[in-house]
Amino acid sequence: MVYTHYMNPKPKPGATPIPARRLIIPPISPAASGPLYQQIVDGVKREISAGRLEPGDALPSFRTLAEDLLVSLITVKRAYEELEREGVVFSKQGLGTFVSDNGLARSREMKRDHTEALLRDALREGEEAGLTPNELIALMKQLAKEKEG
Amino acid sequence: MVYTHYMNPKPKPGATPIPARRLIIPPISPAASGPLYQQIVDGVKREISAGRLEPGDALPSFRTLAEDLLVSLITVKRAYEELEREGVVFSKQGLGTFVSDNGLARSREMKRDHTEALLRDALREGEEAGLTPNELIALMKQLAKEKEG
DNA sequence: ACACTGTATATATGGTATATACACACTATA
DNA sequence: TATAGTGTGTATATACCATATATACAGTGT
Repeated sequence: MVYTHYMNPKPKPGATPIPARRLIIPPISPAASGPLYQQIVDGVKREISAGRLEPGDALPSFRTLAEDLLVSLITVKRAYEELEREGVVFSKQGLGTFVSDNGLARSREMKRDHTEALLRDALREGEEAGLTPNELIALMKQLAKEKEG
Repeated sequence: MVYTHYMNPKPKPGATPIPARRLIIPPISPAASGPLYQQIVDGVKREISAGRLEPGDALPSFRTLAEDLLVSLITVKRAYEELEREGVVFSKQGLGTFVSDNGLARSREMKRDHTEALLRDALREGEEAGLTPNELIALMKQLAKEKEG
């Protein structure tokens, strides 16, 4: 696990310094499947979906996250650009990058769509492997149980 | 759909010419997800899993398949190499490429493993989307039903 | 010799990741 | 109220690797 932190963008004047929250982004690795920037995109979406990053919150700066994840600044930029295209975050030069108002909804919608796509793929692939839909559902229940325990 | 054909490698002498069987390989497209050679790999595995290609059968030649799919000979070669690494087929220079004895078993095993991996991904992604395992199973049943009808 | 098979080398293109230099926004302070 | 400083995001040029290709080469059977 790699832990990164970020500060709120505009601390109220006079208020005690806002303690750095922790943004958990899972193991970023060139060995893992998918490009580095995509792993960052997915990680940020997960933090938002889980509610650990709320609309209006600042994401870590390009440089901070790049240092923490041991990747280049450009790679973080690319990830944030992708998130911006998807309407999950927005960037302001000189200020930072922030979660959009509808960032939570978008993240969850996209994850739900992705889930459905994965299930469709599994149905097709399972059928080609000679498994019936019922066998597939049974397999899924088993995997779910394993995950719980 | 793109249809390709192949001839049996060694027609019995004097026998009537063996009618070309049809090897159905699904739409190979640069637009589809995944590299062209991977789409060919998956297509061949599906033909084998479905029993339309049996152990000992000859696959289409590099050039034949390349022409039919409108890709280069090298791309077909790469796909066949991948299949050979996986033990699904084997190639003999000057002769052709053939389905291995255990090609059917291997294809199905790999597809089954892939199916399981997809289900695991769906479970994780669904959880992050805020879906419970039960909701996921219900979604899966629904998708299966849609696929039937 | 011929017509088929697979093989090998060199090349082009695009995606991914990088280093370096640039531009904007806030803030402390002279 | 200027202005230097330190943080932010931005843009350009470069390196590397995966993917796909054209062309020429080598083996097999008739």
